[in-house]
Amino acid sequence: MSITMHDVARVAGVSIKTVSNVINDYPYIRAETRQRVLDAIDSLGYRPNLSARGLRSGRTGVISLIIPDLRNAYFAELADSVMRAAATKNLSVIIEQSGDDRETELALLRGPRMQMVDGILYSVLALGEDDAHLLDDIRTPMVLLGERIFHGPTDHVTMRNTEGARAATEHLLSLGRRRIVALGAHRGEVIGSAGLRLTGYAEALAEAGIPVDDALIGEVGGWFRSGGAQAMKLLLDSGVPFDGVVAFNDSIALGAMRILQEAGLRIPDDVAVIGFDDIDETRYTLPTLSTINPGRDEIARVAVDYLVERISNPEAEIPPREYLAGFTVVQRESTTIVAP
Amino acid sequence: MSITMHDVARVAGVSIKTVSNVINDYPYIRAETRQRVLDAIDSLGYRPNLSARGLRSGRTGVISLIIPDLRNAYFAELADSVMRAAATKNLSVIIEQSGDDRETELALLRGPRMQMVDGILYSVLALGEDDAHLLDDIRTPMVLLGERIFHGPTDHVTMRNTEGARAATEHLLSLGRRRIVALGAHRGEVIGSAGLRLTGYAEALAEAGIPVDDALIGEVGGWFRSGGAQAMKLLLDSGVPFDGVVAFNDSIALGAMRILQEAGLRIPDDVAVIGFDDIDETRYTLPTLSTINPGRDEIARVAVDYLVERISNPEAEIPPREYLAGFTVVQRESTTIVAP
DNA sequence: GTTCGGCTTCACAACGTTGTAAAGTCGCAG
DNA sequence: CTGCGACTTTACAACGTTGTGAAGCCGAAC
Repeated sequence: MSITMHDVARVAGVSIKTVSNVINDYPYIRAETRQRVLDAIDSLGYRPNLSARGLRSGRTGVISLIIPDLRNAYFAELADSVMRAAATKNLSVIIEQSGDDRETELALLRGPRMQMVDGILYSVLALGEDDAHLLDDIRTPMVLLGERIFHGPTDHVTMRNTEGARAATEHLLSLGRRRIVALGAHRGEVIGSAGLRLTGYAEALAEAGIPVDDALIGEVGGWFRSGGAQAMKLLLDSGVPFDGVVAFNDSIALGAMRILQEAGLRIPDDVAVIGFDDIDETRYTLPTLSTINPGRDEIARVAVDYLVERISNPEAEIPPREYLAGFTVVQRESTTIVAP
Repeated sequence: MSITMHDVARVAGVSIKTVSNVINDYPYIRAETRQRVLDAIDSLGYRPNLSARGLRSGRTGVISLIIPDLRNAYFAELADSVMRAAATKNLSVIIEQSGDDRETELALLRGPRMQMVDGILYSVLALGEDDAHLLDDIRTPMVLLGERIFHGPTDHVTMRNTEGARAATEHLLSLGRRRIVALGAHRGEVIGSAGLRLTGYAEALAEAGIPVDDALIGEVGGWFRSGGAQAMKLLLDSGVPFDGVVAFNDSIALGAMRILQEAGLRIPDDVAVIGFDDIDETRYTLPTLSTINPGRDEIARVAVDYLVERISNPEAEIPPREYLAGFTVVQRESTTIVAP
């Protein structure tokens, strides 16, 4: 039914191994033979069976990207970056959504699907330090994205969370803001993104000699618009005064901005707002949103590079690596005071 | 190195075929034997080699979703819906980005990757009617999403573009708006989404006895925020008066809203705006954006169902099917006049 | 007590590819 | 003209799974 190497070999008048050699760029082939094979491939429309190749060679050319949810703009853009980086290495990407759910993450990691991929890019969310041992028996090369929750034998690529949040906070301080809200905290969390960013926020305040006011720290469970909106509502209702907001991601910032504007507060005049992630839409909101660009392309590129390295040298006992991408403060209207 | 059926068979004291039978739920197995095999699988941590299974059975359990760009919220949400629908059928999804580029779309369709998937969900953008023959020799089951550009042997699942645009326009008309802008037209296009939506817009105006004014039709190349912003700028500069905007997708609408607000126009008081697609963020903008919900989940579900049907009955010559999902008008603040 | 049919298990041969190792060809140095 | 090495091609055996078909077992029907 389907066209195989045997067909090509027959048409070209060579053995199947020669066809295989041509396809795999084996150097010692007569130019004329190579051409005959290529012609046969063309005229028959032959395409290699990747299952067979995968079976024989142990490589499928597919990597898996595990993220919580594609509807979250940050992860959609991350997926985009990863796919572009993977494309340059001739890899396809299977995206799996964990929904930020512990059981789902575990099921994905241990499921048979992981058997079919050469490597895993795993954006950890729901698993914690205590679960590190669960990854021990996973033999597929893996690179963790986002916060290092495990200290396993895997590479780890992420952004400078603490420094980024610190820079964001310093940016607001430089505008003269002193009552700065942190939006997106997770009560009790220290080692995840929320914890690290909160640390950066506190560091910046400390350096400026401003005490951290618990009333200015807004919890947001899921980092979506709705969470930002809800937290901001609570804050406004509480009556606590503030003149700046550091949101731990852009979605939270946008949700909060919406509530601020509804309440008649001007951005940035009354409240300056800065987000995190530099997702595309921050360029088009009103006002446009200042944010921290976390170096997503760089993260994706390095992560794929690390993975490819481990995939192509399965023997080489490469020690776990850590890579921290650079970030930049992107100033837009939400923190730019226009002289009247 | 890796654990195979042979290992399981040895531990369980049965033949590999029996192990295979257990895994594939073959009914005639003694309960005690089945249990012994399951125990062996468990204790060894055996997971089937999907490449081998794919080679032997011709099925990989993976489908491919070809979309232009994941950074576009509509497609990210579509991908999410497709992945959820696929998960219920135990299928993994490889996402390929075509970048709305003809050559890339062709390369993807003909590339070796397509050899490895059981089916293709193809969101056509760059290929046109004239390219229909290019799909003739693609044997993999395929379902087209979005506008039917080909009249090939494939199924086709889409929304009611014309009716949706018509309903959106009628919605603005019902608010008493008479000078309604259409944003997102593609000059000369008739059969794509842009053409169909423009037709719906024109139909609604005709029914209301309003002539179509060319000056109110805004071209937008790529349907992104930037395009909507740019087109709206041109429109404002032209000085043409208008009191409503039907944008052909939400991104365009949001870009346009941003420019309208910058220009000091109130939404919806001065200009009512309605979009298309009901992407998540329309719920959190200021004002929230009225839009057409295109039934994305329904589209994804039906598309995957069609694909699965064709995958599981490769012989059955199922005639090409057409499915039009239902849509709803979602009224939000951008078209809701609040009594003063 | 023989036959039949349902249950249970298994040996064997694929699926399409690539790694191994070896056989052949050829030109050139010895 | 022999031997050597570089080039060129090939046969064969995997890789791990499932489809085919057949064998063995057992109780029920004749």
